[in-house]
Amino acid sequence: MKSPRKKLTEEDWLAQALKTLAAEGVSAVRVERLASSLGVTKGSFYWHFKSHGELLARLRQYWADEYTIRVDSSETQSQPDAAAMLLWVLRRVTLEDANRYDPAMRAWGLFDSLTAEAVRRVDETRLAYVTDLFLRMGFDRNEADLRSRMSYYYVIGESFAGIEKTPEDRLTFLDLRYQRLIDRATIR
Amino acid sequence: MKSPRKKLTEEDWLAQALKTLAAEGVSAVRVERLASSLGVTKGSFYWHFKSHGELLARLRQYWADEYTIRVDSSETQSQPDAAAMLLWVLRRVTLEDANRYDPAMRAWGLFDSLTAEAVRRVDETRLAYVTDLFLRMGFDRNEADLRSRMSYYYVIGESFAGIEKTPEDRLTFLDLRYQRLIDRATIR
DNA sequence: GGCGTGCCATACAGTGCCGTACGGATACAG
DNA sequence: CTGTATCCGTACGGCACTGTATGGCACGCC
Repeated sequence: MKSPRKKLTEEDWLAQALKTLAAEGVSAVRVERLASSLGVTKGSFYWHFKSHGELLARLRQYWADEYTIRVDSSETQSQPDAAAMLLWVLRRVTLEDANRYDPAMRAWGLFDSLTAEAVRRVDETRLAYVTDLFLRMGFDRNEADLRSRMSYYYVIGESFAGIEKTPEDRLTFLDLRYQRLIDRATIR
Repeated sequence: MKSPRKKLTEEDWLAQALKTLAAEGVSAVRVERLASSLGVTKGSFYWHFKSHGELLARLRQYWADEYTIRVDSSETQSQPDAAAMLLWVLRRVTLEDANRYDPAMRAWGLFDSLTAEAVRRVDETRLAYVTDLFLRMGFDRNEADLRSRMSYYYVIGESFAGIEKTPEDRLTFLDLRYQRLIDRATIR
């Protein structure tokens, strides 16, 4: 990575760390590699960060801040009702390549309790949002819990096991899946 | 790990490696750590294996052999019909703590193409099995594909994001989910 | 124009790990 | 008893990485 020879900020390091995390996993997020990628030496790193551990701690927070709040962005409010919002959100997370960060964080969180806690909180926030959509569709608490999990866990599973499928395939399946998720033929 | 002071076999190393992989990730599967866990030194390791890379290659195969074939075990054949088999399989993978190996393999496979390929083949085999169950229930190809993915991806997602839930909770949700999966009220 | 402060380079110590070379022990065959 | 194959210990070289110490350079401020 050629450097524009500009002074680096803490966020430059975090962005590069997140990029490396997504591409090669947390084991590749190392001081000297990031420095090399940014065109500097680790002398720079240890001025911005106290230690390697502090970088990882900031990285967890950096990801959580970046990818939790945005779910409730203004665009979702433009949808007519809860069902349309659900479809909009599902389409978004199905296509969005930016959620390539999610699997990397989950892989990291499998063996790092602090990361697991960060991921857990993000999942809780997102799941609560989707559950609320189903509640607003008129489903009761149990149904909303079930269906939001059926919505969310599928996305996670697909991100790990559905890599071979093209975005078009995923969208086709999504429409069918959406019909099953909002269907109320067999309730009660 | 106390050693029974018995000579080690290649499988002893693989078992310990898989155990370590599941507990701490592939970055903890290292020659000297495994040796220490087994109560020997790495002099032993390099007699059984050519290199660290060969251990990882064998480990991938070891996992694939262990956890793909068993899906088609004799017990499933004792179920009366395809729907009962599905429920039986879902209950099994929901409770089985042994599929703690799966997330570790997926986390590894995210950044290792050889492992990704091994996991992909296992997924393909399992998914084909579940799809066949839905076909035998009378669903057409599209429906069977959709519903098998809804079955399988949920399990994967739950293994990453549903850790906080107790086995009882998971079983309760499973029964409800099972009803949705085999329901045919809205088809055609 | 001197000067301090922010940002980075360089050099070095320390550690964990891989891989190799070789030597030692144990069991078993003849 | 002697030799041989199997299995493991020990010692060493080399590398990649963390963290520290210290020096240098540019820029803004009076």
